[in-house]
Amino acid sequence: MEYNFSDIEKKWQHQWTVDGRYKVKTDPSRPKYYVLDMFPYPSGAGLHVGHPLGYIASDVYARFKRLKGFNVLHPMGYDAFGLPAEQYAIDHGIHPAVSTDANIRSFRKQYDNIGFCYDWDREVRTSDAKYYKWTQWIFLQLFKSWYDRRQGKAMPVEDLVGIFEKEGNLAHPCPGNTATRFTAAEWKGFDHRRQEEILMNYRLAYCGYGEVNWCEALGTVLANDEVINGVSERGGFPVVKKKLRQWYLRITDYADRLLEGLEKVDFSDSMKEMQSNWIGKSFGAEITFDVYAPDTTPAAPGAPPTSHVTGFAAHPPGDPSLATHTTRSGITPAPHRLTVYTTRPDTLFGVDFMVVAPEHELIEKITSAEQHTTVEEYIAYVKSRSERERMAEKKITGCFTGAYAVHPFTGLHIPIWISEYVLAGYGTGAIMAVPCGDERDFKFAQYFNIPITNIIGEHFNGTEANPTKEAKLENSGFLDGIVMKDAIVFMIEKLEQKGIGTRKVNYRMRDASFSRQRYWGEPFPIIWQDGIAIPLDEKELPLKLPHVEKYGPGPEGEGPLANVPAWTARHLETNTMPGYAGSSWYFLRYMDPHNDEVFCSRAASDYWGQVDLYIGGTEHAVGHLLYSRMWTKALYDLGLIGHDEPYKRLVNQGMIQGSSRFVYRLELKGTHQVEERIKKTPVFITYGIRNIEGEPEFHELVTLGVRNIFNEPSLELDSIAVSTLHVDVNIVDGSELDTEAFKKWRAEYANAQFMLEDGKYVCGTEVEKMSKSKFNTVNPDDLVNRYGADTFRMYEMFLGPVEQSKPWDTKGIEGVHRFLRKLWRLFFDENKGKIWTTEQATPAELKSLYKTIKKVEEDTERFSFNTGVSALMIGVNELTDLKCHKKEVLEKLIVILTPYAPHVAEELWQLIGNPGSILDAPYPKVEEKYLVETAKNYPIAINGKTRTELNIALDATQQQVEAMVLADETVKKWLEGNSPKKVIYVRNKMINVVI
RNA sequence: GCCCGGAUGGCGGAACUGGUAGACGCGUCAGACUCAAAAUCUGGUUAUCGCAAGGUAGUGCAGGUUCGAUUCCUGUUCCGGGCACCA
Repeated sequence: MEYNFSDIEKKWQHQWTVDGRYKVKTDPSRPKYYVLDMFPYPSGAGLHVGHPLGYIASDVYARFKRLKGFNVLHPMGYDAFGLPAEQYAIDHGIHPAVSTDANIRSFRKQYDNIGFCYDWDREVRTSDAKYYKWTQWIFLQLFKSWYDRRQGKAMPVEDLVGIFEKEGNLAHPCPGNTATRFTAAEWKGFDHRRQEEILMNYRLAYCGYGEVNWCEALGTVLANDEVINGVSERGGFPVVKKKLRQWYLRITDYADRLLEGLEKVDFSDSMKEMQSNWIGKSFGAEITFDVYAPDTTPAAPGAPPTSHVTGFAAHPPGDPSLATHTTRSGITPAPHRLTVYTTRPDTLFGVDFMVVAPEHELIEKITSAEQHTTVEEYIAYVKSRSERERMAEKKITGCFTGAYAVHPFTGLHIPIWISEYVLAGYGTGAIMAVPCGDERDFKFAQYFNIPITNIIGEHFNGTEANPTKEAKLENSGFLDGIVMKDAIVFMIEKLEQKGIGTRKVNYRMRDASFSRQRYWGEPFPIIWQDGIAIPLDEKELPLKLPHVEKYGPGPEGEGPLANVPAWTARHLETNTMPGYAGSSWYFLRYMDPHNDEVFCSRAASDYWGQVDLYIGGTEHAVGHLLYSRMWTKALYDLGLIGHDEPYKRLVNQGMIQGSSRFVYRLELKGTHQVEERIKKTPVFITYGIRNIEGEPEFHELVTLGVRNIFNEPSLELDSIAVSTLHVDVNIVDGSELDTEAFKKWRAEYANAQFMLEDGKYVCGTEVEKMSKSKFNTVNPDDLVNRYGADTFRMYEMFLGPVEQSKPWDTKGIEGVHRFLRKLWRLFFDENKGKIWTTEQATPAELKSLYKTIKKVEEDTERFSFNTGVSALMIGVNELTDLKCHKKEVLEKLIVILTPYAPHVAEELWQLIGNPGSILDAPYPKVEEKYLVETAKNYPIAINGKTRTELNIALDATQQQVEAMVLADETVKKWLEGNSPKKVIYVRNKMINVVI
C-alpha cells in the first residue's frame, strides 16, 4: 500500500467540507482563540510560493490550538475594493465587480489545494453591500462623534452641542482651528450654517479644505502612507500637493493612545518602532518672538534715515550681517509675532537666525520693500519644484525677508529667513536656527554666510554642528554653566514666567485623508445641502454603489460618481472611501458575519475579543495597522465593543525571495556570416566559461567552441561579448540547465547551442525578489501536484523561521516528502501491506515518542515551526530505527503531526481504525516517567580540566549530583585545602567543579 | 545621515534563561540492493594533521568579563529592513 497523497488529499478536503468540520460557533462555555490572517487584495496575478507562507503558519497554529481544546476562529475574506481593479477596468473595460469576482475565484481555487481550515461560512468581502453597509455605518458613527480631550475619548457630537449651548467652546478648543473661540451666547447667535461649520471641525470623520497628495495619473488623492518618495505606492506615479476639499479621519487625536497602546500589545520591536516613528511624538516648547518689520512700502527718495529705532540692543562686535542691516533706514517697530517650535529651548542663546516655511502667513506682512522682489522670486521658485525634486536634490536654498525677531533675553535682533527646509505642516512652520547645534541650521548658516554663535565651547569645532545635550552652556546668560539637558526644563519655566513660551508636544502624524476621487470604493452616506453635510438616515444603508460604464474622473477633481445623474440629483457625496476603510474593522465582522441588525453583536465581540494572533506582512505597519487600531479605539469609546486594541499579538512573516538563474548568451562580432548564424543559432556558454571572461584563455576557448558548433575550423572572432539573461527557474535543476526544456521555452532558442562544463550547462545564480519578470517564481500548484499539499505545507514551514526572509529552493522539498513516505512506511509496507500492530510499546519506544511530543508541542506553541518539523523527522527516524510499528505509539505521533500535515494524518488515523476525525482528537499528554534516563559515566573536571569519571543517573537533580560529586573520594582529595565555588552539571557532557 | 535587525559548514538553518557548536534537511562522497537505472537503505561529510586512537583551530573582525561565550559587554566591518529636511 503506497502513500497516494493526491487521492488522500482530495478525499479529505472534500470530506471535511461536507462534514462542516471547520464551522465555528460562538460558544461561551469553551475557551476561545482567534487566529487571523491579513486578508488578501484579490489581484489578477497568480500566486507564487511566497504568498501562502503566512497562511500556512496561521493554519498550523489554528489547528494546533484546536487540538489543544480551544474554540478557534480562523476566518478568511477579501479586501476587494481598491485602485488596481479600477485601473484594470479603465484599461480593459471590464467592470471591477466582474474582475474582482473572477480573481477571488482563482484565489480560492489555488488556496483550497493547500488544505486550509478556514470557516468559509464567515467569509467577508469589503465590496459586498452587506459588508460595506456597516463600513458606512461606522463612518457615520465617526462623523457623529468628536474627541473630548479632557476625557481622552470619543463622545457623541450631540453632547458637544449641549456644551456649546452652556459654555461655548472655551474649555474645548477647536482642533481644526484654534483661533475659533466663542461663548455660549455667541454660539446661539451663529446661524445654522456657521454652527455646522464649527461642528465639522470637531468631528472624528470630517470634511476639510486642505493640502493633499494629489496623484494626477490616478486621478485621486492619497494618504501619506500611500506616497513613497514623492510617488504613488501603487504605480509609482508622481504626486503633487494640491488644495482640495477632502474627508479626513482625526487620527491625530488618538496619537497618544496609539502610542500607549503599543505597550500592551505583542508586536515586534521594529513594528512598534515604525509605528511610533510615524506618530513622531516630540517634546519641546513653543516660543514667541516679537518681530520688528521694516517699512513694507519703499521709502521716498531722499527721505532722512529714521533713527527712532528702540529696543535694539547693541550688536556684538564683528557681526557684519546685523551691522549692515541695522544701519539701513526704514525700520519701524511693527506689532507682529513669530512663534516657533523647538525641542531644544536650552539653545535659545545660540539662535543666529529664524527660518519660516515658504507658505508661512507672516511673510507677506513682514517682508521689507527692499527684499520684496527677492522673496517673491524665491517663493515662485519653491512652488515650481515638485515634492520629488525637493527630496531628491536637498539643495540649500532660502532668502532673507528683511525683518528681524527680537531675542527675548538679549534683545539682539535675529534675521528672519525663508527656506523650504522648514515645513509648513509641522510645528508652527517656523524655527529658531541654532547652527552650532543643528546640522541643517549649520549648513544653512555656512551657505549664506551667517555668523555663528557658539554656546557649547569646545564641543563645537566650527566645522560641524554638534547636537549634544551633555555640554555645559556658555554664552547663554542665566543658563551659563548648566548642562544642556537640565537647562531645557529650566528655560521652559523661565519662558512660561515671562509669558512668551509654553511647553508643547508635537506629532509628525497628520490626520488621515479619507476620500478618493474614484469609483471602486464605499460611497459616503452623506448628502450635501447648501454646503452642509447631512448624514444619510441609517435606515437607508447600505448606500449602494451605482453601476457605471465609464470610470473616468468627474469634473473639477471630483470622482466618477459625479458623472452619475441619479447620484448628483440627490446631492450625494461623489468621493468614495479609501482602500483601508473596509480593512479597518473586518476582524470584527468575522465574529458575526451575517448579522443584519448590527455590525457585530456585543455578545460575539465580547466572546471573541481581541485577535489573539494576527499574521501578515510588514508593509501595513503605518497604514492598515494604525487605522484599524484607531477604529477599534473609537468603537470602544462609543461603547460598541469591549476592547480597545484589535490585535493581541502580531507576527510578520518574512518574504520568500526568488532564487534567480542566469544563462549567458554570446554576442559575437566577426564576419557578417558569423553574426547571421548566431542569430539563427544562439550560443550559450556555461557559468564556468563566462566566469573566466577577461582571462586570456577565454577568447581561445570560446573561439574553439564556436568553431566546433558551426563546424568551421578556420573561423575567427573579432570580439566576444556576453549578455546575461534570466532563465525560468523551473527548467533548472539546482544550477544545471535542462537544455532540452530550454529550447522549448522560447521559440527563438529552439536551435540553441551550448558550451558546457563537465557535460553540464551550469547557470549563474542570485537571490532577488520573487517576480514574474525575473522568471524566478515557483507556482505552489505545481508543487502540490507533484508532492502533495502536506509536503508543501511542511516544507514551507521547514524553510526557516516564519518571521525571517529567505530564498526559495525547491530542491529541499524532497527531504520533507521522504519524511512523509517514511512515516507511511511505519504503518504500511509496499509488499506486506498493513504492518502496524496493537502490541504493547516498549519503554524505549515510548521514550522516543514522548521526547518527540514534548519538543513538537513546545516548538509549535512558540511558533518555531521549522524546528517543530525537524523534531517530527527525528521522531520518525528513531521509530524507524527501533522498528516500531505499534498503534499505541503511532496514533499519538500522527496527532502531533496533524497541524502540519492534516490530510495524511487523518487518513492514517482512519486506517488504523480510530473513530471520528483526527481534527477533534485530544493533543497527547507527555508521560514524563518515560523520559527518565539511565545512568551514565560522567567525566568530572576541575576548572574545566578532566580528571575522572563518575556514574550518575541522567535524571538526577542538580543537588543530587553535587552531593555525589563532593562525596567522591577522588574529588575530596582534589579539594583538600580548597572549597568548591560551584559544581556545574552539564547534561550528557561533564561535571565541572570550580575552585 | 538616523533608527532597528542580522552575520554559524558547499547551501537553508539548529543550539530554550552563558554549559563545552553545526540538530534537521538539501547537496556531496562511499557502500548495499539491481543486468542497469530509479526508488530505498547504511555510513562519512567544518577545516587541518594523523593509517589510526587522537590532536589543533573554529560561530564576520579586534578586544573584554567568566572555570566556561554563537549567547553578555566595548569597538569595528559588511549585509538586510525602516525613516529620511519633523526643528
